[in-house]
Amino acid sequence: MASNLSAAPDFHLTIPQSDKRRPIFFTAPIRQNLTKKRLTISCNSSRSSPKSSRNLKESLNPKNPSLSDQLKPLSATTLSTTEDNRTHLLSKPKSTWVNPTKPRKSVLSLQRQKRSPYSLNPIVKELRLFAQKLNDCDSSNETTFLSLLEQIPYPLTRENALLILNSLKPWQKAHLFFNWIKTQNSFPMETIFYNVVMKSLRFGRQFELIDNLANEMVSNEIELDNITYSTIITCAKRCNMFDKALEWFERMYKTGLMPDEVTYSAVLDVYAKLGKVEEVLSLYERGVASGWKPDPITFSVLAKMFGEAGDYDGIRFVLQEMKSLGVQPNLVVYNTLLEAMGRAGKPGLARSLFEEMVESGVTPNEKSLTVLAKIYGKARWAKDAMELWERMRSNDWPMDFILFNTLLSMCADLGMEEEAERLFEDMKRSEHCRPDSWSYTAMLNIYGSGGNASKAMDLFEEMSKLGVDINVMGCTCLIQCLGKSRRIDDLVRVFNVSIERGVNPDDRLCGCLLSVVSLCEESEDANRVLACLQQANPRLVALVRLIEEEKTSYETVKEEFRVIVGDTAVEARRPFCNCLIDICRSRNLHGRAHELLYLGTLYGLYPDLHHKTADEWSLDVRSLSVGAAHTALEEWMGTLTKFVQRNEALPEMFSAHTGTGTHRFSQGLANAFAAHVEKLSAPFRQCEERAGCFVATRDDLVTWVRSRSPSPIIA
DNA sequence: GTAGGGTTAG
Repeated sequence: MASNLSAAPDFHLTIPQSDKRRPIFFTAPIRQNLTKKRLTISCNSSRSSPKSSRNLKESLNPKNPSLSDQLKPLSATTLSTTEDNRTHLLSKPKSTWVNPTKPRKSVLSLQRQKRSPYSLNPIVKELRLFAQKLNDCDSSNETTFLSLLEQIPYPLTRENALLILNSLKPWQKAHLFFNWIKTQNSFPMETIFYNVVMKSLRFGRQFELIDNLANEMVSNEIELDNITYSTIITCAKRCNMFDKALEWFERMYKTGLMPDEVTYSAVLDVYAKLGKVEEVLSLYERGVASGWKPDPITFSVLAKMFGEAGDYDGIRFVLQEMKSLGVQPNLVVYNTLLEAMGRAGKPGLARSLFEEMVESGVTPNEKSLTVLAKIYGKARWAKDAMELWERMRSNDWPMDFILFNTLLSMCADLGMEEEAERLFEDMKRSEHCRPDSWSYTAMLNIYGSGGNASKAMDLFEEMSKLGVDINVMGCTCLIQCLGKSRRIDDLVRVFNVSIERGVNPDDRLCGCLLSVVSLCEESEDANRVLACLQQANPRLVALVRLIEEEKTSYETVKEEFRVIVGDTAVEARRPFCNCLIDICRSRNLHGRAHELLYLGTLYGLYPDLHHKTADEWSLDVRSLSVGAAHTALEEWMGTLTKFVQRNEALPEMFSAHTGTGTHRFSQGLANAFAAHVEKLSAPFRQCEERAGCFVATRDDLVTWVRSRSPSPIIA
């Protein structure tokens, strides 16, 4: 074992023994694991594929272990207790102690690959014109293109060919031209030609062609350099072929070529996109330990990764690292961090970071403002949203289509109707940002949630006139609004027209129709809405008919309910159940309503309804409809009554959470709850300290139960 | 888009 160890190649990814900067990686068990793994890899390395065995370099370096194999022990052992280690890594102060007798092994080249100098070409202008002519020709006709090539006005030198190759788009033309140069045999094909055409192919996401070209380079012994590898890797990444990206990175290591910082950060992004946070951190650490000073692009990759994970500690780590390494965030890093803060649920910190960005002299662009508008809308920070809006106007910050639409959505979230109307008019007047179906959807959302059915219908007519397609969300908003205003004629028409125009009703739209059914007082209206629903979800209509029929057994309802819930999108399951309960209550089928609440609980639709501690039992009805909340309260009171009657131990305090109904869509629950409690004379009072919360003491509740309950109570 | 890496919408 010992002799094997010493014989093992001193590969550049070997963990530096002296580095104390991130102690978690350098404990003895990890090192042993790494070493064991390396031996395994050395034994298996003769198992090379037929293709790679043709590659001299690769087969001559069988002892180079692969990168991911070296990472495996880290993720499989130390990193399996990830939480502890992560905390450790993200919070441990750095030590700069370095053992001078054991120099660090490098995992990347600190020198970025130099580009070969481009010789100045005196006929650039004419060649560009020629390339333009090629770009303009009918791209579907290969023969035309190839015959045009014969008219090249200058000799096909290396420089001339490169210039044209660089100017050709789309990728099909660059690829044709590349293949044509090869047939001309005017000069040897160098790496740069492959690199240029690969970049073009990457725009077309043609990974297979790139993969083939790369293998062709290997076969023809044309050197693959860092530019080649980074292009291959990023193309695979953009095609979501992450395994291929890592495969090529490993092939690079096996040939003994060191990645430079561009390739290295591209691979960091591959691991980041795979959600392999530990591997990214491990690579990052090793890079830094090799003396690499990561640039803003690397930090953007890290920030994006932590943002995706909603990992606030990770975001702090990125900020800390940049500070301690003296890297000033640029616009992209700020934008990525802003979005990450939003995802981590930190709107306040996003706001501070935005101020810091502006103060540091970085002018926000469309993306920064889009991200921030989204955050303020989601957080319902109307005041900040308004201020942002004013600043955008007064500073003349840039606007684009996405920003317009995001601002409209933000207005919809915050009920900012007038501002939305101004924006919408701005869009209509603009040249490049005319309202599209997304913009109309936001406006339908605003008018719909504000109960302005007439304006919403006007928009719908306008869309028909202008030929803007209505989408399923716009249709849902409009139908919800028309239902609340009981404009059933319009509702039916909107539904039918939308279906004709290709809207594919989803479960949310069905839920919306079902909620309208629960609102209909006239059975004729309900039947017309059900006829719409019949087109979209006949089985749901059948369930409504079943539950309305008193003689339907509980078992039958249960089975049908189970099947429907299983077939429904997760986000629409609870709304379905809420509406069904509401329908029962509006038809005085209270027993059925209780059955449905029970079934909803059984199938996990109300996971947080009850909460118990030693001191307090609470009922959280915030995600319930009014009818479902009534039912849940009745159920709870029934249970508590039994407890009181049996003299069982009860906590000091009881609370019911309705929420404050600040959101325009969810008004009324607190009011309805208060009215219901009053009707029952139940001792629940609105809690002053906790908004949207009703509380009752044990003593009051017991007194109340006893006063209502004639059944024998054991004192 | 002028040989390679990172950011924007229910």
